[in-house]
Amino acid sequence: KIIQGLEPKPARQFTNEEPQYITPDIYVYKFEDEFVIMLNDDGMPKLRVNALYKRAINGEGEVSDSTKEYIQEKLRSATWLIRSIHQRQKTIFRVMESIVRFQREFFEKGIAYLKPMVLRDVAQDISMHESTISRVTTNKYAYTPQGIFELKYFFNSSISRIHGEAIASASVQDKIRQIIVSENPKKPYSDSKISELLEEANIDIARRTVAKYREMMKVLPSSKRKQF
DNA sequence: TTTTGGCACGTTTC
DNA sequence: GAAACGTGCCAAAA
Repeated sequence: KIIQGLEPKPARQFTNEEPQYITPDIYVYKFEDEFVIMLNDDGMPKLRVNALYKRAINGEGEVSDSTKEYIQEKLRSATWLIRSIHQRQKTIFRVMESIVRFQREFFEKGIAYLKPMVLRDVAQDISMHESTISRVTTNKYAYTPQGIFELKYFFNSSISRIHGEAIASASVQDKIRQIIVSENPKKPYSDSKISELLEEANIDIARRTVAKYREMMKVLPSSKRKQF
């Protein structure tokens, strides 16, 4: 019973950094007060069509008309494919552009300034379907001045309201983390105490939700954090 | 008793 | 239509 509670990898708690071996698909840099977006096309070979085929259809005999027609059609589908890929790149770019517009403060100041944002906000902003945004934002990572984040992360946020202004749930989680880090190890805060503290900071959140966040962040219950 | 976690319900988001 | 989320209720731990 005790053994189950032990940590099989003792160093785990020291490396809560995001793994850095993921290569971002998008880079966001700050350049002269503006954020610029660059798509990473590493491993994306330039696509073009072998000139031999183009020559084949433009006269110069040797090939039958039916063959020409066949090649012509394949050529059409090839250019269509290339166009689609460019279109896709453009979509990713526009989505990122929109995210930066909404979350500008986050990019400048950090997690505490993340705003609540849902797929619909971006979808409306660049007039595309939510499902498109959803597919574009999953499994894609952006390198930002604040670190590397999955695009999904900028949305995760939903309700959790202060009196007056809304706040992103990720920001709340960050605040909880800060509270716990700075607590007195001899008497850790209970979930309800944290809830009260947050209320004083103008964040209205149920005790049960604090518990859920804590769990999600892999933070042990207060009693288990107690030290002597 | 106090603190935490399971279940479920209504709403929001996907 | 399905999944995720915040939250209330109540029982399980401590």
